Amino acid sequence: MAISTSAWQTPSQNRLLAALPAADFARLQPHLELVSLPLGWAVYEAGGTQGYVYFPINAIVSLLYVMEDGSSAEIAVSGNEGLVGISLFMGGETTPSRAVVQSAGHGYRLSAAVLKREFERGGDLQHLLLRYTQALITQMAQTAVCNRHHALEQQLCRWLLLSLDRLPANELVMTQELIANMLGVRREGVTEAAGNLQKARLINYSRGHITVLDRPKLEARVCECYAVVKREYDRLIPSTLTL
Amino acid sequence: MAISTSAWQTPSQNRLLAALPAADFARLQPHLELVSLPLGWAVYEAGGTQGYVYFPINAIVSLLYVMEDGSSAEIAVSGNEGLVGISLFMGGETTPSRAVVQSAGHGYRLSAAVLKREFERGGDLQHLLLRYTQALITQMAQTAVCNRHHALEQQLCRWLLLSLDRLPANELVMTQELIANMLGVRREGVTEAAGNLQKARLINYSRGHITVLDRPKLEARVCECYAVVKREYDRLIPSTLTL
DNA sequence: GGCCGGCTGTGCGCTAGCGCACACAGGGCG
DNA sequence: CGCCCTGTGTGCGCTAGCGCACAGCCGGCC
Repeated sequence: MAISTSAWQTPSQNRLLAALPAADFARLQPHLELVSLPLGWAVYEAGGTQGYVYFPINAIVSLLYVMEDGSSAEIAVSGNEGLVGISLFMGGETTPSRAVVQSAGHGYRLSAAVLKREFERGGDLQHLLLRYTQALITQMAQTAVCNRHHALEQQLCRWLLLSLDRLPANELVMTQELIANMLGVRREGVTEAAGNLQKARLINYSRGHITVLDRPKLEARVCECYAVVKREYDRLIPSTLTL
Repeated sequence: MAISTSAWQTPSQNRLLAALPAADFARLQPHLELVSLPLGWAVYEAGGTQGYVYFPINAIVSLLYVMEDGSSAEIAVSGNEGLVGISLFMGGETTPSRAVVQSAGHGYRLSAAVLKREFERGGDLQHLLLRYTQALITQMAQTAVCNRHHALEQQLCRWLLLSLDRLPANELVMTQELIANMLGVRREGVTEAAGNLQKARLINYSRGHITVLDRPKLEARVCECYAVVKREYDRLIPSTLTL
């Protein structure tokens, strides 16, 4: 719980960086810069070009699409298991979505030029980034399915679990208003669903601080989407995280 | 309208194959086999391995996720603008989704081994496939957004337009029941929405045959999701289709 | 020509989630 | 200490879409 407060931070706290063979990592290391990812910061804007990719280590970044009328919906979430900015190596340079820091923390950034150069070498780094991208695709696909078929409470469970998997603690700092924006639902809907979870003693909610009390029960209540996504990440990304 | 009935079929009717530089295409050509894609055929199953990728030329293939309770939802659609089987070069080999032929036709298939070999060369072919993948990602993202926020009728319009863009004619052979399965909604809901479009003389519907009468008006009624996706495909994939 | 089966239209009652309005509560700051 | 601002709880009426049941209807096939 208190491990990461001001402890040292190393690139290997990111699952992708940790999974790189030593030689690849060595080439990257001199270019990795530790940066702070403050709450609400837009890592990139829809349609904008990015100078860097970011490898979060204890922050959460949401990919979301903002509609013409201003309402939004989360497409996927990234954290210490991945990176933010896949369009740089996918070749599109930009995407119609937006990436916003949703839980503050730190990450390592890498300039687009270095990333592309390394990606073009092919080999392990390229393969790893592409497998990560495929896992991200699965997450987006399940988001679509979940949005279509599952009840708000189940979606909230999925969202909580996905977020927690990307954080060192079992606490989340996030208002219901923000969660509602992410899920693309009403704030009151989140209040109600969270209230149910609280009554059932699965979580504790207080003015922007969510603590998960009973993770197993939470996993029992979530829809299948969570497991599908998690399984895909575990299958595609080696989890040699140094704990 | 009658052009493609039994006219010759060439790989260049697929936008990806058409966009390949001559040298790359020449290496692929001896391995391309024209195959028929019959209605309802599962190009691949969820979690199954695939021996081939498919480049449709006049068929439509839906990527969908089938839930534990049997209901389903479409994640994305592929046709002559792309290929079916990205997980082969993305490195995951399989995906949790299923690909089903939704409008019969033909396509060229390429063995997984050849595809991977060519992909690993890097260069134009790799870049093209990755840009296609990024466009597909955008489509999935918009599907998620659309599922969350837009009314059934708008989603139907989006679905019709996306499908038509991938077919040579302005007619679609598809029952309302099937469309409902794709969209993950009730059949009666599709009946109602399609009825409205028919009353407004935008389409004509008759026992599994949909004809679009007024495409501009259809485009006026669709939600923004369609345009976002189309723009991304046009931006990322050169459209040097030989017509 | 008549039957039958697949496709489409219609009419319920039901529920989840929306939009709005407002009441309450905790906690930081003067 | 009391104020205000941000976050949370609650109570409406409203609508889209669901689940179910059943009624037409076209077209093919015996």
